[in-house]
Amino acid sequence: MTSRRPTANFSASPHTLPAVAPRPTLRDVATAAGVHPATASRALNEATRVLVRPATVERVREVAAALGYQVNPIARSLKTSRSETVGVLVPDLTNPLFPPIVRGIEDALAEAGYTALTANTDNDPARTASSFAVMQARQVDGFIIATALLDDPLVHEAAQRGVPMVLVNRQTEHLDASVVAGDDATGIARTIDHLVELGHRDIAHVAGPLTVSTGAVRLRAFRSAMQHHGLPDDRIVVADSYSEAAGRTAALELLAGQPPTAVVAGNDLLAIGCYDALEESGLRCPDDVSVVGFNDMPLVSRLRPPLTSVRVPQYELGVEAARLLLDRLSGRTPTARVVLLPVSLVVRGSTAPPSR
Amino acid sequence: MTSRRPTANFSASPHTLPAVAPRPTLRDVATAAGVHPATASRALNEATRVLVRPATVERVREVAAALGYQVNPIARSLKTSRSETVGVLVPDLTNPLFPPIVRGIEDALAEAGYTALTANTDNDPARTASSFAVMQARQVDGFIIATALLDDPLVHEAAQRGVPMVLVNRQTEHLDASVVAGDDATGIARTIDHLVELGHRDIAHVAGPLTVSTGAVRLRAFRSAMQHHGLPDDRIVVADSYSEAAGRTAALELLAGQPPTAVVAGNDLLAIGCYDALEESGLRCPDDVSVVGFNDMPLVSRLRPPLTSVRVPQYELGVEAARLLLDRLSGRTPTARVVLLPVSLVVRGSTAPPSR
DNA sequence: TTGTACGCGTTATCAA
DNA sequence: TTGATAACGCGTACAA
Repeated sequence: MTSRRPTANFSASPHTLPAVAPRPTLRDVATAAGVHPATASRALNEATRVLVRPATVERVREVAAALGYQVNPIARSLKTSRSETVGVLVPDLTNPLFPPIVRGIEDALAEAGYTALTANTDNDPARTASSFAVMQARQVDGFIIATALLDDPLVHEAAQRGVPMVLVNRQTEHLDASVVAGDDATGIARTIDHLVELGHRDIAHVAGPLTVSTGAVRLRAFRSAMQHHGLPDDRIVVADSYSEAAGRTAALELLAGQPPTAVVAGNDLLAIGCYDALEESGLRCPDDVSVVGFNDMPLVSRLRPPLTSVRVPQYELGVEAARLLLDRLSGRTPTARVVLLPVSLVVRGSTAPPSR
Repeated sequence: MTSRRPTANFSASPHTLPAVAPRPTLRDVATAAGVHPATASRALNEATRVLVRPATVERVREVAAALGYQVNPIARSLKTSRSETVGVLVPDLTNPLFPPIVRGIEDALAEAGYTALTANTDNDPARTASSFAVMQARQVDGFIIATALLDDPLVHEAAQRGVPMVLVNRQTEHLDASVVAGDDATGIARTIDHLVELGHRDIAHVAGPLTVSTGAVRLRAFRSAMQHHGLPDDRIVVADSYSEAAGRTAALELLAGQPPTAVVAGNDLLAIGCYDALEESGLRCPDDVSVVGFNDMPLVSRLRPPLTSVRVPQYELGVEAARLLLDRLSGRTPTARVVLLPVSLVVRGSTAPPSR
């Protein structure tokens, strides 16, 4: 492994496994085309092609194709200090919210010849920082970050340093990076509209953790939507985490007193926790209490009752984030901006007119 | 962007954004430590450290730490023609089966300093081939492939060429690459045991597509388990795809005649399709027909009835696949092998004694 | 135990 | 329009 392959490849013993065919290099192409490597490089490169005589370009390209030449991105990166690679930081790929986003990112990046490096941070600052460092060492051209807590120092610091970066699904308070997210506020507003239309007036909110931007944004949106309808906006319990257990705990607290006729949950898992709490309290959904989730994750349409939820265009979120970053990397649109994608309320069996 | 930063960094105008701090290079470390770059390289490299006087090692490491030096993986790759990078090919990250696997892979790789490059193939040979090529161009050291159709020419060809490769969750017929999978056959056997124990004798199988190895393996296992119990093994319908719709169609076909008392589905989505078909046929689960799924995907415990399913240790599958590949890359265990991880039957409400 | 010298494959710059 | 040359940052035979 330390010595290079012998020049005479065919001299290998017949018992030796066939050596991996050595990839032709730019030199090989140049030699075969009878030009200097620099010329071959220019001929093969989109941007510098204009500098080369068309006939030469043609010849070089033909030879390259014939030899099956592909540029070595490693060597190119060393020279250009760009890698056509993007770091993607996600809390946990296992959380159903993220796979569609990541898929959108990867599809959009691939279309532009870029590759994603993804890492799971578990929302742990140490892991985040270390992944970030590793990716920077690998010369990623930029980052797409879905993990920003409400005030992530890492994000600030990097953004300040001018590291190209796009935030997905979560926001920071200081706007120093572009952000792509679902229009949560409108989603909550439509939810409240729907419930009010059904006749609900006593509506509660099981909020997600406020350290996460979605938790804070949705809570604020709940308050403002309720006020808009002239309804009390103070039936609120904040869950510890986005989990079924936390949702159950929060909902039980809510149901200890006079139960509301409808509960707006911070996300689908919290909504499922509400289902549990209702069942334990001997209440039925939607007969006694309506429940609405957020994110419309897979299989929630299969629950009993099927969960009414706000659908977020996750795949498109990813695509848009990648596009924004690619724009930034290509030098266009250097200023940060916020893109909110429209969400939609999917009405199913968990919401009905109040019985009281 | 084409010109390099001036040597005198501080000469930049005050209005210029602070330049990204230039990463210190091995030279910088060597100079600061008063040694030759080669010595610094040896001191910093695990394998060559023994060649350097301990005191020197110490000094170099301290200086490196002080300067915040990190090796440039690009330059290293160019030299070593390894990239500490692994290509991961997955059909669709959006399919709940795969995120845990990918997460396992990434965690295990990260522990060894490796990074994953993932791509979605949608089981499209063209996309697969192109992703494969792109990754090879990026000098990945090996592949973890979760997409192998039963007889994927790409896999064969690459394996023959000696490309390090591990297959996850699916198998090929010719064993020229290592394979990590759940022990599906035992899972099916335990399922049949469970149903027989409940008193079922008329058990049918809604098989997944036979072009995919899991479909074929589980079907074979079904047959053999039924034979083992001396029961008829010919109540079988093959679904077109692993989807709810295909499951429904297949199950309807099954229910057209005398319905079985239990259905073993090729995976959870097919099982959900069976739920649909039963409901349409006016049959109840588990009262009239028991149903068992496979994979135990998220939220199936929340269905009505909660689905009995075979749990596959997906995360561990990923971890094991990564370990196998890393072993291979480090030169150990060059021979291909098959690792089957134990699965477990999770009994829930969709199985009960037969009423007939 | 350390230094010397070179090359991995590419592209930027300068000269012709 | 093309060629010559150097350099990106590192690892490693070889020499000392």
